[in-house]
Amino acid sequence: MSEAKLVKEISESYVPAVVENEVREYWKRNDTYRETRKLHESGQPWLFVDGPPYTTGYIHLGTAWNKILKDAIIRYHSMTGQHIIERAGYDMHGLPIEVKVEEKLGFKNKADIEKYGVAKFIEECREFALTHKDLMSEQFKELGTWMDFDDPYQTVDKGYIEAAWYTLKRCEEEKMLERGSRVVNWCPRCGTAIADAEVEYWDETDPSIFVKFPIQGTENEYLVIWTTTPWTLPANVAVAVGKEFVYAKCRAVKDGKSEDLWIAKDLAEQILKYGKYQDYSIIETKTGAELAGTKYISPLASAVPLQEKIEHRVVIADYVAMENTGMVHIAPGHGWDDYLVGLKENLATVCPVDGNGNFTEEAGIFAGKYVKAPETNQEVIDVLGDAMLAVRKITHRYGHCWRCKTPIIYRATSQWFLKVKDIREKMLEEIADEVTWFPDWAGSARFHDWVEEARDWCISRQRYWGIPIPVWVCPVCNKYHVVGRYEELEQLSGQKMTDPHRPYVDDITIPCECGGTMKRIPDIFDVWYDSGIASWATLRFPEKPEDFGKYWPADFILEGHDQTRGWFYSQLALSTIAFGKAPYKSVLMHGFALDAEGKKMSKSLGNVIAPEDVAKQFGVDVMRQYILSANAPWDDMRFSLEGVKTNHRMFNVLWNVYKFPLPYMALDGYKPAEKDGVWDPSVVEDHISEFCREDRWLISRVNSLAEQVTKEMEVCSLHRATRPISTFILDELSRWYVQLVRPRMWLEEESVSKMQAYDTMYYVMRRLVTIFAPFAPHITECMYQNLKCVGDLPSVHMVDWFSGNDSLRDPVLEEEMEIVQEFDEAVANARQNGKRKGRWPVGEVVVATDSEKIAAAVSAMNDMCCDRANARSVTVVKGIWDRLDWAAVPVMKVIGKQFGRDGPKVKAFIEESNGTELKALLTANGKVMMEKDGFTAELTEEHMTFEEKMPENIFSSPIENGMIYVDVTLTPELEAEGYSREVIRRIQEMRKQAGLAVDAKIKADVVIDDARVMPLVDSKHDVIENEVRANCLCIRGPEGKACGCGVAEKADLAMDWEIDDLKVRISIALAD
RNA sequence: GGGCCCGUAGCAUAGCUAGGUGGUGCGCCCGGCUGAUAACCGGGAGGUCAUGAGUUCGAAUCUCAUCGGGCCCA
Repeated sequence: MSEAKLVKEISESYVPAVVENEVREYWKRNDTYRETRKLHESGQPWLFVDGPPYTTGYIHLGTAWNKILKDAIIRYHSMTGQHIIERAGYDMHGLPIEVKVEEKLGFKNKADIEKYGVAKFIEECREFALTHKDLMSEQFKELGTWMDFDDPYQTVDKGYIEAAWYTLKRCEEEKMLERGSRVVNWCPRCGTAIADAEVEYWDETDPSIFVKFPIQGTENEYLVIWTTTPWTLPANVAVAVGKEFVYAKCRAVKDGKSEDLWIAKDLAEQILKYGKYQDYSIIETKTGAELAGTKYISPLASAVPLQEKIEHRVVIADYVAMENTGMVHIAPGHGWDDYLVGLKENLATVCPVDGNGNFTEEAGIFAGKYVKAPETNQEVIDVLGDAMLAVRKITHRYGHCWRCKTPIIYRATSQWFLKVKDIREKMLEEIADEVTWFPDWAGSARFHDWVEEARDWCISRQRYWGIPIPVWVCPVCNKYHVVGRYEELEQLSGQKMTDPHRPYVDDITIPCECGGTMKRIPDIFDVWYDSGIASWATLRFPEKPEDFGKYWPADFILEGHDQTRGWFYSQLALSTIAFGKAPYKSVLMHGFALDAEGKKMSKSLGNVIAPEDVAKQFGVDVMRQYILSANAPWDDMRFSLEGVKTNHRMFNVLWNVYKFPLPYMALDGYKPAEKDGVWDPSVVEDHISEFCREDRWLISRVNSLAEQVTKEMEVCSLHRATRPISTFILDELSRWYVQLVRPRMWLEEESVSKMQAYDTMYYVMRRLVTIFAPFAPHITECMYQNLKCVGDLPSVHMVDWFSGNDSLRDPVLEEEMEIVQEFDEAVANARQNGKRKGRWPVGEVVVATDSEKIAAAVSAMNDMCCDRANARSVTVVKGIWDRLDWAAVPVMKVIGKQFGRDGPKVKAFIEESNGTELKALLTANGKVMMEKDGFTAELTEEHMTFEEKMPENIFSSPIENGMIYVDVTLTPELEAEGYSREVIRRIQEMRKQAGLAVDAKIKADVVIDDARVMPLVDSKHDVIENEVRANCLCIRGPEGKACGCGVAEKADLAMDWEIDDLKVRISIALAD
C-alpha cells in the first residue's frame, strides 16, 4: 500500500501573504474549485444565486463583506455534501455606464449620442462593462471567493437577454403588461423615465409662491394657491381643496385697494401678512365641498395658448393639508398625486414639456425654455405680474437623478408597466409562507411593508445601453406584439437577429396583419428588470430548460438591506408574475459597512477603507474572520482596524499551536493512523478511554465546538459560528492544552503518553481545520496539506463537514476542567497578591467551597491542580477554612446605645482583641467578659461582627462559589527549588542566546554570591544538570574553586544575573 | 413625515426571544512567563446599559415617548 505519511516540521512563522499565495497557487494548479464541485455532483442540489454587483470596476468593503458571507456559506454547504449550483453574476447594463461613457466622450445629452452614432456608443458601453467585470472578478478571487468566475452570468449575454424577453412574454400572457400614460420621475438630462428607486433626495432652495387665480364671472375675487414649482403653472387645470376645510373670503386691503381672496380660514392671517396687506375682514366662509366646482381663469391664459382651452375648476382631494393656503394647484401632467386627482375628476392631462425638460410650443411665450432653470421660474413669476400675492423662498428635499444628479421633473408620458399592484397579496403570501428569512424581521416586517405599498412598475426607459424591450408596435393599427424568443422574432420578421442590443435589433421589423409594418418600441428595460430574472437566467433558461426544472427556485440568496426595494423585490415581482411563486427559498439580509464612527463610507467623506489594503496588511483569512465575527450579519458593521489586528493575533496563535508539536512529531517520525492511506480517526474514537484527561477534554471540546458551529451555520449566525472558534483556539487550545501537554512532548523515550498527545493534537487539528475551513479557507488548506495522509482528499474543502461526534463528548469532564481553569486563574491572582512568582513552589493551596462539583473536580484533578498551582498540595475544605483568622469589628450602633460614654472603651477592647479567640469564646460560651481601663462588661455577638483576616503568608482570591487560599510560606526545600528554577531558566535563556541546538549538551559554571543560598541551589544539582542538558555542572560560591572542565575559563557565553537581590554569574560552553 | 433595524466602558461587542448581582476582546496601567518566543499569560482601573416615563417586589431586557445613527420610502 501507500507509504505512510510523516508529518513535516515547518520553520516559517505565520506570514499570511506567503500562506495565501501558496494556497492559491495550489488551487490553481489542481483546479481544486472545479474538482470540489465535481465531487458532490450526485449530492442534494443546492442552488445559489449571486446578486449581481454592478460593473463599476471596483469593490468596496460592503461588496467584500457580501462575497465573503456568500463564500463562507457556500463552502459550508458544499462540505455538507450538497451539490452546489452557482455562478457569479454581473449587472452590466444601465445608466451608470452610459453616464460614464458620456463623460468620457464629453457628451451633454441624448442628441450628442445620436450624433455620435448609437452603435458606436453601445460598443463603448459594452467595452466598459466587460473590462470592469474582469477587474472585479480578480478582486473577488483575491478574497478567496469560490464562485464560477470563468463563466459568470452576465446581463449583456445573448442568452440572458433572451430570458428577459421570455419573461416579458410571460407577463403579457398573464395580462400583467400595460402600456399607459403615467406621470413618472423624469431626468431631463438623461431624457428618460427613471424608477422611484433611482431618485436621490437632498435639500434645494426653490421659490415658494402664492398666486391669485381669478374666479370666473367675478370682478375682483380670487382663489389663492401655493406652489414651489412656478414652471408647472402652464400645465395647471384645477385647484384642489379639502372637503371639510373651512375657507374664508377675505376682503383684504393694500395701499387703499381692496380684493376678495379665498384662503383657508385658519391660514388667512399669515398669508395676507406675506402679501403685505394692511387690513382684512372675513366677509364669507365656505367649506371645501361648497367651493368645489367653482370655475376660475388661469392668470397665464394670455401667455400660454394651451391654458385658454382649459376649463379650470375647484375639485376635492383628500390629501390636501391645512398648510400654506389650503388650496393646491393641480397639474396632472406634472405630479403623481395630481395625476390621480385628474383621473378621478376627469381632468385634462397636459404636459407642455419635452423629454429634455424644455417647454414645447404649447407653452406659448415660454416655448424652448428649460423648466428647471431658475430664470424660467422667474419669468413665470414676472409674467404672472399682478397675480402674484407673494414670493418667498423655501428649502426642501427635492429629487435628483441618482446617476447624473440633475433635478428630476415629473412628466406624464407613455410608458410600459407591470401591474404589480394586482399581485401584491400573492407576493405577501410567498414572503410569509414560502421563504425563510434571516433575520426573521427582514421578511416579516421590512420586506412585507415594502411590498404592501408596491406600485405598478414602470419598466421602460428611453435610453440605449440596456435590454431592448421586445415589443413591436404597428404605427398603423397601434397593435403590439411581445416577442419571447429569438427564433420567434426571426420567423415573424424573416430577418436574422445577430445582436439583441440596440441599435441592431431596431432594424428588424415585423409585418402586421393590417398591412402595416411593426417596429420595435425604442425603449429599453429598467436595469432592475435585468437582475430580476437572474434566478432562471443563471440556469440558462429558457435556452436549456432542464436545469430550471431540476434546481429552481433558488435555495439561498444573500444581499444587503438596501436590496429590499431592489433585488429581493424585482426578483419576487417577476417570478410571481411569470411562474406564480417566489424565486428563492431562503434569504439572508446583511447590513452595511460603516466606518468606525458609524458613518457611511463614502469617497467624499474620505473614510473609505479598501478591502485590498486590509488584506494586504493582515491577510485575507484574517479579514474574513474579522468581518464574519465582528457582528451579526444583519447589523451594520463598524469596521475597525483594531479588530482586524486582534484577529491577526489569533491566527498567529493558531499557527504557533499548529507548529508547536511538529518538531517533536518529526523527530519521532510520528505517523497518523491511517487505513489504505486515509486518515483513520478510530485510533482516537475507539481508544478514547485510554487517553489522558486533558486529551479527552480537548477532544471533547473540539467535538462540542463542531456541534455548536454547525448549529449556528444552519441559522446563518455566522458571528456565532466564528467567535467560538477563536475562543477555542486562544483559550482552550493555546492557553490551556498546549501548556498542559508541553512536558509530555519533551519526553525522550517512546512513551504511550507522548504518542497519545500526538494523536490528540493530530485529531484536534484535523477536526479544527475542517470546521474552520469555510471561514479561513487558506490557512486551513495550508495546514491540511501538511497534515493529510497520502490517500486523503486533496483539499480541506473537499472533506466532509464535521458536525461533532457525540460519543466523544464528555460534558462532565468539560465542566470539571472549567473549574480547574478557574482555579488556575485564581491561584495566579493570589500569588500575585502574595508576590510569589509562579516559578516558586508553594506549600499548600486550599479551596474553600460548599460546591460538590468544585470539590469533586479539584479532587479528581488534584495532580493537575498541584501542577498548575506549583503547589505541594491542593486540598478542599467545606465551609470555612479553620486556619483563617478573624478580625472583630465593633457594632457601634449597639455599643453606643448600651454603654454610653464607656462605649469607646468597649470599642477599643474589641479592636485590640484577637478576633479569632473572641470568636471561639463567643461560639463556646455565647458571651465574653471584657475589662478595659477599669471598665468591665459582658459582650455578646450583637456587639461585634467578624471579618476574615488572612494569617501571615496566606493570600486569597475568589472563585465562583468559593475561595482559594495560597500559603506562600517558604521552607528551605521550597526555596531550594525556587532558586534552582531561577538558575535553570537563566541557563536556558543563555542556551538560546548562544544559539545552541535544543538537544545540544553543555557544561556550565554557576557562581552564587550568597553563602546561604548557594548550598540550597547545590542541593538541586542533579535536577539542574538534567534540565539544562549539562554533562558537567559546577555550582559554587565566589571563593569556590571552579571544576576542571574549563568552562569557567573558556565560556561560549558568560553573564551576570540578578535574581531579586541575589547576584549570580553563569558561564556556559558546548560540551566536548 | 412613515416603515424596519441599531444605540451597553476610550473602541468593538455579548446578554434582550423567556425580567432576578452587566460579561468578553482591544486599548491603557501594573505584574508574570520564557525551547510555541519578532510570541504568550495574569491582574487592575474603566459602565447615568442613549434619554425620559411606565409596567413590576425587581428592567440593559417588556411598553410608550424623545434623541442619535443606518437602510428604505414619502
